[in-house]
Amino acid sequence: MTEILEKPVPIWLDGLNAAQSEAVTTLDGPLLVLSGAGTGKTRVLTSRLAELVATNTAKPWNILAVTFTNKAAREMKVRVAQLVGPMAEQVWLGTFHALAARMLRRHAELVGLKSDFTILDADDQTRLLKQLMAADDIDPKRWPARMLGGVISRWKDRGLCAEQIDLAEAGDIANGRVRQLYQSYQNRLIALNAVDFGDLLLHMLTIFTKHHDVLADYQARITHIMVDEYQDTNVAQYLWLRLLTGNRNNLCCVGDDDQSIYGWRGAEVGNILRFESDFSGAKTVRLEENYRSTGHILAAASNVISRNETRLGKTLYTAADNGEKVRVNGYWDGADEARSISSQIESMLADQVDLSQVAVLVRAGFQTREFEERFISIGLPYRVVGAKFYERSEIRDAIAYLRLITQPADDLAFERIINVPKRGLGTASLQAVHMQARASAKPLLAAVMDLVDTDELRPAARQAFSSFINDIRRWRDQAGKMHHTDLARLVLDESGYTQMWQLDKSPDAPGRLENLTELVNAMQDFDSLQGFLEHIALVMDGDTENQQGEVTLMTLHAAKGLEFDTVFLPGWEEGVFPSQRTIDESGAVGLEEERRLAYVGITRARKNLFISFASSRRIHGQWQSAIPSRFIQELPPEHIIEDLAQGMASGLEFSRATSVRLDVAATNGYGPGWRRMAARREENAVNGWKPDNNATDFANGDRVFHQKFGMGNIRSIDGDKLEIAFDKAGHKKVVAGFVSKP
DNA sequence: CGACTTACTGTTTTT
DNA sequence: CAGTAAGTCG
Repeated sequence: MTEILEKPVPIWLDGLNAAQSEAVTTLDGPLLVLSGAGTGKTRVLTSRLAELVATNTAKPWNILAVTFTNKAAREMKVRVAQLVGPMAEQVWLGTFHALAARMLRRHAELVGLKSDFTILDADDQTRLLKQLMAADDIDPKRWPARMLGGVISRWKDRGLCAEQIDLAEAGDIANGRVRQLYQSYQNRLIALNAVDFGDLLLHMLTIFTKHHDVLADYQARITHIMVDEYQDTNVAQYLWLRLLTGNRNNLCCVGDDDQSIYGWRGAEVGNILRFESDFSGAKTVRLEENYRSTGHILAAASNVISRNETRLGKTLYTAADNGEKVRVNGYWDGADEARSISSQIESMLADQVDLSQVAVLVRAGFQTREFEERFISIGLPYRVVGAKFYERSEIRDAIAYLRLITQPADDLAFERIINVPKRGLGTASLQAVHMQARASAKPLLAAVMDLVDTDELRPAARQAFSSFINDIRRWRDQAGKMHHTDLARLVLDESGYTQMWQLDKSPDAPGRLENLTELVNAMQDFDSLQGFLEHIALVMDGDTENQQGEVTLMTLHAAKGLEFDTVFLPGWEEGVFPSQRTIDESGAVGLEEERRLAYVGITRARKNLFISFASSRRIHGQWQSAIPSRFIQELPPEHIIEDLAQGMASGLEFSRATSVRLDVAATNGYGPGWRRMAARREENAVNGWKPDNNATDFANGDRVFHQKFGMGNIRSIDGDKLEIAFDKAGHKKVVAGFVSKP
């Protein structure tokens, strides 16, 4: 404190702009910080936390700081520690789920759990539901377990328990039996002493509303709350925050409605849009000065996002130069696009550009493959973000062994590994175990222990089970005596799991063995097996460190919060991006979310931005032609260059192709001209408008014009592809949209 | 019981 | 196309 009096401006306030400074020094009452992309959000968040502590407005242990990702939590922890020292350790800082888990462990018995409950992930959840559906006779073909799991999770996101589900709302999902399924799923979880991600918050809501003393205790302890990425909060998280805030209302939420891209996962943009009316006397601070991107890039982003209706509205500006214009390239097909982008990156390498400052951002995970193949073939170093380490089957198997050792009642772990590696135990033997378990109301492992002393089982199965439980007993015994990394090695070895992969001839077997080694290494960072298991349940991010000299390849979703000097945004085609499925499912609302995704993508770039599309692309093995994304037309012309040199499709061809196609649509009764189209686009999207891509306007022998190849005669028509004999360029296969009748 | 074959079905996924 | 999931045969 004395240090602060001596120095007029403490380091965390130094160099803040007016808006940032206002956000940092407004310590009491509800505060909404609307922070556009690249406006120094993390800086504000950490500085404000430091300010709270330094001014003694709150003790570190009176502050709750919530993030969504472990990465954000970690970063904040480090930066706050730099500002205020070891006191940072005392702050309640973590993800929603980690903090809720911490609280729930303390009060688990209030909802019928034990404090050492297991946290299930989506995969466990699906497997559990499958079992319950089989018992309930719900057709898994008509109603996939994954989908029903999604339905239940969305309810949990909204803070709804099974009893609270409106039967009308459940509708005919699973023949009107979802609510019942939700209920039995919940019962099963309690019996397993397990929770899923949604439960972490939902159980806390139950506890807070039913046990006022518990809530009062937290309210007394926590005087100030800060929330990062508020636009991504769901209803349950909102309620949780509201209850904890109490009537103190010292709640500071930081977020950007324009970057809300998780609506499909239950996030409620409404939370941020409603903040001012939700919390009376709320103050709103807008951070609008962007420190990341050049003028052209920022202008492109602003223009695109301005088309959204539902937004609070911000105007980003920058003191930086305009920089390079945004490049928009058109390509023949996906391979062409990948080839061109790869060689552009390759040439950057020659200019000593650090490839870790280059990213290719795609709409969906499968789109990375085309680039990977190309990168491999030209030897360009890259890394794909998203292949989740802890979701790989070998890792999950290994963890299941450890889970079963620490949690004998973990039936899901038991089922996962009972016959992995093969122990000759099939459906018949397992059915007997299940029957015994149900009859005696014991976990599967305990049921096996009962059965091996009887003659219920075939001798072979009896033998296999018997040796399995002996292994488990022995390992559990060892668990207390040896370091958990040694235990893991021992278990993998003695179970025959390692050997199983060593004997496996498939090409990915060596990689899996490597992953297992990596898993054991990762365990060293934890002081107990328990701690490690908690970590993998909640901290699903593997090694995200950006190595020097590697191009980053990832989805737009995964890129949120990151920045790169150079960004490539390929695949900007109708149906791909914006995704047809989102539009079909969520109409205009979905389209706005897609547009926010475009905004997120554009604003990842610091200096160079390349947006591209291909006129035909193979999707699910089927060639499909596409028109450029509507988002391309939303880019301000004065800030972009339609690059003639890069692609086979020139800028002229691009506009020609677009207008040809839109005219085709117009003749189908969708209104003339693309400007009017733009006005109708949302509506059309909702109605499932699809561009007419067939070559129906053409016939064999037609005289046609192509921008690049000139005049020619159509030789044959294959769907949307035309084979044309050009006067000068010879025989070529082209896409119908790129030619016109003269 | 397990290896093999055939049919189906495809986003995004902070925890 | 490619990965999975269920179905069939030895």
